[in-house]
Parts: sequence; structure tokens; C-alpha cells
Amino acid sequence: MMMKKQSELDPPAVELPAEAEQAERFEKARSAQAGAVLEDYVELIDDLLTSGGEARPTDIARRLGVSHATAIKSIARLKREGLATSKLYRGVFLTAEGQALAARVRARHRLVVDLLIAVGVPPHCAELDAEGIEHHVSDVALAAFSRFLMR
Amino acid sequence: MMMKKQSELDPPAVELPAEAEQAERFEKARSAQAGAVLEDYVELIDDLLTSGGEARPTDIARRLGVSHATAIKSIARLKREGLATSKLYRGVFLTAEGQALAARVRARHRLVVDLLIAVGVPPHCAELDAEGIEHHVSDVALAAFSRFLMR
DNA sequence: TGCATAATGTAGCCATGGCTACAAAAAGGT
DNA sequence: ACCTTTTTGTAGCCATGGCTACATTATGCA
Repeated sequence: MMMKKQSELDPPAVELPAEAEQAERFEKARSAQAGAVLEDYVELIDDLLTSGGEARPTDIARRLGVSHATAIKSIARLKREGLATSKLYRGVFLTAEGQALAARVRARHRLVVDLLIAVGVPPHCAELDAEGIEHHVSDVALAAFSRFLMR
Repeated sequence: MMMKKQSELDPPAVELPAEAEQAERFEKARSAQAGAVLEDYVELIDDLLTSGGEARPTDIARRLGVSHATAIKSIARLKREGLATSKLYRGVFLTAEGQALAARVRARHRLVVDLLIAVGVPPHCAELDAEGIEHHVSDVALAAFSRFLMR
């Protein structure tokens, strides 16, 4: 045995979380991030279908602020993952699974925005920040948000 | 003029944000995400230096739950961006800029955790979720959090 | 009918952030 | 002093999600 780890040499002067627990936290955040793009697309497509009836790649790209090529690649991924369908030049549609995801994502989005506003964040800012935050809010936290808002 | 956009054909049945505004939101979330990894590394390195005195690539990798090769690549990026320094086999250190970033990140992290707890999220869950959320909380929202906690 | 234009799709490039596998250097124990 | 083990570093692969540039298909108008 050699090169003992620092943590075995002297007890830390400042409290740090256990190694494994901390790694778990970061892993969770990374996996949440991995699904974020899919969630954004699914939510937006559902919005477009609900509000206007059509979700075309170009519209999606404009709304997300990316090039149409990027949007098309991501839509291909949605199809691969069984969340959406599309035929050539016929727009994008959601599968049952995609619709279910969209519903969950939208509910979560609203809750996050409402909570931010409830604690004093200006509405416009709440909308801005929620876009990034929502993907990282667990069900347990969501339940707490809901309880807090009903108080 | 041909192939009119849907939005010009019929007024939407459901309210949707303006195109440009929505794109802006997503762009902001994406750029926040781009810096997230750097922030995590800087915060962790600062924690390790403060608590134990050493921030070695292997420790960093274990704490983040990634391979040491991944950690070393990210550390190289930190150096490229002027946030950290390191010499062969001598551990990692933060530049003044890196330390300033670490301080900001840590303060933000604490505020986010405290707010989550204040609205009823269980402490352990608050820690978990904060890891992903913190990178997307704007200064305006942080100020609101701070005000709320002092109520 | 035909043609210009918008929309769609394809190909190929780049950076990031994961990984494994291999190579080299430092540290400890004997 | 030597040998083993850890740590560190390098190389190369993959998927993602950006992009630009080019090709193709619909569409609407004249």
C-alpha cells in the first residue's frame, strides 16, 4: 500500500460530503442534463401542435434559436427514441409516449415558474430561469413546490 | 411569397411566447449549461484546497464520478481558460480568477440549497437537486432568494 | 405549365465531455 | 536499491449538439 489518500492522512479542516455521495450528485445532474434537449423539443412540439396544428422543423428551429439542420438532427433522435414520428415534408408528431412526456414536462415547467414567482422572482426572469432549472427538479422537490404554493 | 408560416394563417388557439423571446430563453439556458462543468470543477477544487490542502486529479475524478482521464481533460480546459494552473504531478491550483469564480459559485450553491429547504424540500433532496439547478439561477433570482430567506 | 423561393433534408466540420487502453513517472515497502 | 502500485498523463474512440454548405422537394404565383 502506498500513496495514501489525503483523506486518510489528516481529518479535513472543513466538512466535505462523502466521496461516493458527492459523485452520485454529479452523476444525477449529468443524466438530467442528457434528457434536457429531448424534453425541450417534446414540449415545444406539443405546444405547436396544440396551438396551431402544425410542428414544422423550421418553426421548431426558429423557436429554439438553432439552425434548421440542428433541429432536424434532434428530431431524428426523438424518432430513434420513440418519442416522435414524421414523414418527409409532413411535419412532426408525438407518439403516445412523447405526449405523456410533454404533459409531464409542461406541468413541471409551470410549477417551477409559479414557485419562482411566489418567492419573489420577477415574472419575466422566472420564465427565463425556469427554462434551464426545470430539467433538474426532482419529483420530490416538485411535490414540495406544490405544497408550498397551496399554503 | 409562398408557404406562409402557420402563425400568419390562423391566430393560435393557445398562447405561445413570441418566437424571438422564446429563442432567447433557450439560448440563455444553453450558454448557462456550457459553463456548468467549469463551475463544478472550480468549486470542487476550491473545496479540496480549503479542506485538505491538495486537489489531485484522481481525487477530483472520484468526487465527480468520472474517469481520471476525463478529469484531466477538463482540467486542461480550466487551464486554457485561465481558471487554474498545474504542474506535472503537483496537483491543481486556482488562479485569482478561478478563486473568484469559486466563491461566487459556492455562495450561489448555498443560497439555492437554503431556498429549496425553506420551501419544504427535504435537505438531502435539496442538495441533490441544487447540483443541477444552481447553474441556471440568474443574479436577479438569487437576489430574490436572498430577500425571501430574510423574511 | 413552369419557375423562383421557401422548406426540408444530407454531409461534413468542430468542441465538449464521456470512455478505455496504454505509457510514463512518483512513492512506498522490503 | 529495487520492484510494485498508484497516480498521472496521452491517444484515440463515441455520442451529442452546435454550425455551414449543398442538394432536393414542395409550393405558390405568373
